Amino acid sequence: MLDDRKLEVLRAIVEDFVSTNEPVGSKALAERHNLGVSPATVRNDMAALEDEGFITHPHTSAGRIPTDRGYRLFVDRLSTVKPLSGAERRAIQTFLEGAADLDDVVRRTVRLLSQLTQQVAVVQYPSLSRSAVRHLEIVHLAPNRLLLVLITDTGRVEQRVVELPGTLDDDQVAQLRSAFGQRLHGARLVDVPAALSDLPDAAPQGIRPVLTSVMAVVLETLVEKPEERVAIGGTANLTRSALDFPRTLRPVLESLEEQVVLLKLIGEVNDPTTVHVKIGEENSVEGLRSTSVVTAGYGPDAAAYAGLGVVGPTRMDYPQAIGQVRAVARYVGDLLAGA
Amino acid sequence: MLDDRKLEVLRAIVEDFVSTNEPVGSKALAERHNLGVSPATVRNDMAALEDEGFITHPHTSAGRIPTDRGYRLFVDRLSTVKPLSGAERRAIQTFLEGAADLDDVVRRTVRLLSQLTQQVAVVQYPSLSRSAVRHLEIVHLAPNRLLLVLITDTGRVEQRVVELPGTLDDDQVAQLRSAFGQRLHGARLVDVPAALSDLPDAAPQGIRPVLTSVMAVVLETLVEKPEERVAIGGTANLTRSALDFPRTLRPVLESLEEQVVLLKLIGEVNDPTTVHVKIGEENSVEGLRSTSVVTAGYGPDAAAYAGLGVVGPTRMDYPQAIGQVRAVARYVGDLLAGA
DNA sequence: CTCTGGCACTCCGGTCTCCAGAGTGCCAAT
DNA sequence: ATTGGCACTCTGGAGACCGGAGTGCCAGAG
Repeated sequence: MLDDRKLEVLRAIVEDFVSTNEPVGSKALAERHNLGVSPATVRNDMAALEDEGFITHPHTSAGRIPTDRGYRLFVDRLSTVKPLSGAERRAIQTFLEGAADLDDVVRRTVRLLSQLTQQVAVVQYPSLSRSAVRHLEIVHLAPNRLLLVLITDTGRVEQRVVELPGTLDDDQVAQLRSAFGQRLHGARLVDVPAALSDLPDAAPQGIRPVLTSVMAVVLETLVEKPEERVAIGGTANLTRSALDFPRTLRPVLESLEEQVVLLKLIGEVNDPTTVHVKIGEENSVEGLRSTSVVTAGYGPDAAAYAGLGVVGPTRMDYPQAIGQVRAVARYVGDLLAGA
Repeated sequence: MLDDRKLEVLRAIVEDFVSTNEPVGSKALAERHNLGVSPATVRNDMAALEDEGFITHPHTSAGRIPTDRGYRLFVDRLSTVKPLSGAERRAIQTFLEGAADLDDVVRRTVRLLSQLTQQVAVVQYPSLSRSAVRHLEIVHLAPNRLLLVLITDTGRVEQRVVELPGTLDDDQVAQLRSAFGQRLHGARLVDVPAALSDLPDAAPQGIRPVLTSVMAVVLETLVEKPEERVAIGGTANLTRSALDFPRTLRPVLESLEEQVVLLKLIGEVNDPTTVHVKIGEENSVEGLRSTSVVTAGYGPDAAAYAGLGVVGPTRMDYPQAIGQVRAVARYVGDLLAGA
C-alpha cells in the first residue's frame, strides 16, 4: 500500500512544510527533491497518502500539509535523530558549567533548552520519590515547633514546619535527631516507611507522642505527597510560531501555567532511557492538542531522577528537537550524578 | 488652560476607551456622559487636550485615545481608587488561607493577583536583606563540606554548600554552630557584618581558618549578593489584550522571563507604603514600553519585605488595578507578619 | 500495471474600487 | 464661550476581479 516512494514523498512533505510553513504542492516537491518522477506521479502518491490520513488539504486548491498521523509516521520511521552541531555541544557545556546549586542547574537547563530548541522548555526538579536522603536536619524553632530540613542526594532541599502536640527541650530534640538520622541516612525515599517502622517502639518513652507526630509529617512530606516541582521558560518562543497558533495561543499559555499539567506532560514517560514524542491530538492535555511535546528522562541511570522536554508547534523539526532534548538530558543527568 | 470641564472630558475619554478599546469621538462622548454641552464644545476641548499632549488621533478621522501623559494625569488627579467588591474580598481570603509555607504563599498570591486583575502578576519573595535571621543551621555533610541553612523571620529558607580548606570533626562543627548561632539569632541581615565582626578573635584557635571561610560564605550569601527571587504568572492574560499588543507581545514575554528585569520593575519602588504606577514610556524596561506596571510594597511595616504588582496594557482600569494590588499587598503583608 | 503529459476546474489571496459611517475642523451665529 | 452647520477626510468592510498554484482525472505510452 505504501511503497518506498510514497514514504519518500511523505518525508519530503514533512521536511518542506516544517521549514517553509507553507502547504507543499506536487510540482514544487518534484523539483526540489529529485525524486525522479513527474509531478503527476507525486500527485497520485499524495492522493494515496491522503486516503491513509497522513496528509490533508487546507483547501481544495492548496498544497498538502502533514496530519498528526503523518508526523507520527515521519518520527517513527522516516527520520533519524540529528546529531548536535559543535556549537550546540559547546553551548550546552558553557551554559551548564559553574552552576551553583540545584536550583541553578534547573534554571540554567530551562534557559539552555529553550534557546537551543527555540521552543518552550520544561524541566522537572529531580523527583523526591526517586531520590535518597543525604541528611535530615531537625531545627528547634520554638518549644513546640520544629523545622524539618531534608537534603537529598540530588541536592534538593525540602523544608517543613511541624507543630507539636507538646513541648520539647533541646535534649529531646537531639534524641529525635539521632533517631531519625540513623535510620534515614542514605535511604531511598521509597524505603523510608520501612526504615522508620520500628521507630516508635525503639524510642525512649518520653518523646513517643512527639515522635509520632514528627514521623507523620516526615512520611507525608517524603512519601505520601512529595512535592514535585517544575520550571518552565521560553514562552516567548510561542509567538514566533504565531502563525501556527492562530488564536490558540491562549489555552497553550494557560495549560503551561498549571503545574499539574506540566507534571502530567513529563510524568507520562514510562521508559526513561529514550526520548518520547507526543504529537498534537495524541496529547492528553486538552489545551495542548495543537502542540507537540518532546520529553526525556534524565538521571544517572535507568531509575531516572525526573523528566525534561520542550513544547512547540506540531510543525516542529523533530529530528533536531529529539537530538537536542536527548543531549541535554544526558548532560544534566551526568552533571547531577557527578555532583 | 485646563479648566474643570476639559479634565472631565479627559476622564470620560479614558474611561470610555478603557472599557471599549475604541477611539472615542465627540458625539458619543457628549451623549454617554451627560456633560451638558454639545459635541462641538467637546471637540474644542479635545483639540486643547491634544495640544497639551494628553490625547491623540490614530487617524485624521477617528476618535481620540489617551496618551501615556493622559493616563498619567488621569491616575494622578482624575481617579479615585476603586474599593474592592465583596466577592473580591472573599476571593483574597479563600485564596490565601491555608497556605503552608512561604513558597506556597507566593505561588498563591501570584495566582490570586493574576485572576483578580486579569493581568500578569509578579510577586517578589521577601527580600533577604530586609529580613532577620530566625535560625542558622550548620549541617556537616562530609568532613570537608558544610551545608548552611538559613531561615528568616519571613519563612524563607536559603541554603548554601561550603567547601572547607581543611576537615572538621563533629565537635568543631558544634563550636561553629554555637558561635554563629549566638551572634546571628534575631539579627537583621543588614546587621550581620557587625554582629560577626568580633568572631575571628573570639573563636578558639583551632577552627579559625575554617571559621573564616564559613564566614565569607555567610556574608556573601546574606549580604553581598543575596539572591532575590520573583514569581510570575498569568501570562495567558496578555493574549486577551492581543489587540493592545499588535505584534509587541514578543518583547513583553521576553522581558517577563528575565529575573533581573522583574526585580528592577518591582525594586524601583522607593516608598513602600503606596501603590506605584508606571505608564508606558515611563517604564525603564525597554520591552515593557507598551505596558503599564502597578506595584506595591508588602510587609508588616514601612520597612517592606518586598514588592508585588501587575503588568498589563496601558489601556488598563487603573482605579481598579490599584485597589486590587493594594489590597493584596496589605493582606499578604499581614499574613506574613502574623506567621 | 505504472507513469506521464495535458487539461479543465477550483479556490485562495492580493488588489482595486466603492461607499457608508464616524469623526474632525472651521466658521458664522447666538 | 458655546453651538449648529457644513465640507472634508479617513477607515473599514463589501464586492468584483484576476493571476497563480494546485488539484483530479483521463487517455496514452512504456
